[in-house]
Amino acid sequence: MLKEERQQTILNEVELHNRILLTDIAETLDVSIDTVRRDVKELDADKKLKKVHGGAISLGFTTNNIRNAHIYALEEKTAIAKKAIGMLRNGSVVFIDGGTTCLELARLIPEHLQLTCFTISLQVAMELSNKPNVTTIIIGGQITKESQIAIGANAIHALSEIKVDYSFIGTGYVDAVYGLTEFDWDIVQMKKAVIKASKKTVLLSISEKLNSQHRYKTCDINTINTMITELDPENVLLRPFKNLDIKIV
Amino acid sequence: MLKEERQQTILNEVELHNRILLTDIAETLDVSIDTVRRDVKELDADKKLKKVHGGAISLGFTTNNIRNAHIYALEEKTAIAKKAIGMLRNGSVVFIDGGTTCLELARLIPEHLQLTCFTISLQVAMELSNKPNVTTIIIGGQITKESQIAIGANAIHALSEIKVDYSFIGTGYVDAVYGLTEFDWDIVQMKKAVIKASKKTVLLSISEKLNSQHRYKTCDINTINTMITELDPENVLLRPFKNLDIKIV
DNA sequence: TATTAAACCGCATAAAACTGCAATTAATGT
DNA sequence: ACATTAATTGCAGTTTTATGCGGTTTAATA
Repeated sequence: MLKEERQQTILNEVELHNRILLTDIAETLDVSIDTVRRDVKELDADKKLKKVHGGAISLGFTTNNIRNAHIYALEEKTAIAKKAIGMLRNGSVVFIDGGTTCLELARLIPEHLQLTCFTISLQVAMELSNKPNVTTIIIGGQITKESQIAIGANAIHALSEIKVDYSFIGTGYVDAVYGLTEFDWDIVQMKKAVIKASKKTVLLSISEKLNSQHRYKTCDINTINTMITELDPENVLLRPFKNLDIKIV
Repeated sequence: MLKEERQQTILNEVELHNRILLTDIAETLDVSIDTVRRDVKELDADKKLKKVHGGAISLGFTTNNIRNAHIYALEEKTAIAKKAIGMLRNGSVVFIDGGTTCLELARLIPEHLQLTCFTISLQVAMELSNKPNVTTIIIGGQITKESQIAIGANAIHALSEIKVDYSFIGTGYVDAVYGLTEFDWDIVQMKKAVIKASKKTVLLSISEKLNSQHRYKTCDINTINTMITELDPENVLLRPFKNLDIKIV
């Protein structure tokens, strides 16, 4: 691997995660820690990032909100969120799922857009409540400790009484054959209820999750009406999904 | 975790709460108190915050006038919250209202305490979900933009189906004669529903709110079972409440 | 004034950064 | 194609930094 490629990779990682550890980078790039150190030193001299003890942080780190700092693959998720926002119209009634991609979607909703948003995520609800023209409704239920979303029979019942134009959902794993799958049984039940409660379902997924599966199944892939990734629709990774009845953005 | 991340987290906490305790930060960040002290010292040297005995305060907090400082009245609210926590037992099922005093209560719940907590506040729910032994349930409903709590017919209906041991509620205004009053009609409806849903109602109120009233009435003063203020029970301000059937802490 | 909690100080330890050097690889000239 | 030179990389040893801990001093509080 060329030095320049390596440095570019380091830069990308920093931009993506807002921070990196030298030890992590050395491992993923399979070079010695000293090499990474020298690379980071150069990049720091070129004002491309800020070198700190033990790692490096992006230049905008201190000005950015910390909440952005720990989102993995922020760039990709922002790209996805922007595409999703293009689907929204004044007066739309939508559901927004939990997860960082959907959180990013909530954040990027423009001020002028008039929406009614349902959600099960505390964080998404908080973001939405800052938007002057968005009516936010949270679905009640027991809050999970990991992802801070409402789950349980009560939440599912509440969802059974609504019908939104679009639901924007994330998933743990997605595969053209196995469909949408999750690690967690409760989450699957919630997502099923969400899909039932929506006229059209939009899946937001970074390419990393494509062609992977896990234990519990949410739905078949053709239950999804639109799939949004950060990739170009012609990308080879999306080929397995091409001949299905899904719009790929 | 990188030092810079840690310091950024500290800064965010300070901005959020206006004031932090070094012990709290040390615990949440899982580092020694000395490390936090050194971090805060550096941040103070960089004029990012002001270091005080036992913690740090945001720069804006000191430059703001007394009125602003008083709005938060963190000292008082912390004192109230601590008294309220004394009422909690393992296995208690409680409701926690919105507002800064109740938020403080949620924050100060000790790690070991096993509770089931209902709330209508996004912020309270978020705090609670960080507690390992607390089961958090959020009541669904439309989120208000100012206080980020769930309101509406749906929320009221959800409350009508539960009965908690204690509800800890705040109020806009409280008076021995006029009872609990609010500026906002919707809030009154919510509080009424909360009181109905609880075996015992505990009012948390800083002394500033004593002997004041407003347009809409939540309930009579003797509907409240316990009133907690930061004052000593013998304080002259509490005299009007003395001969009523209320426990004053 | 006594008591408690926080701040401070110095030290020990572990991790990271630096240094010089040898080995390897890439680039260049003949 | 081959030799020479320059650049890059990894390694061992050293220096620096970050962090936690015990003991002491100082500040807050009752």
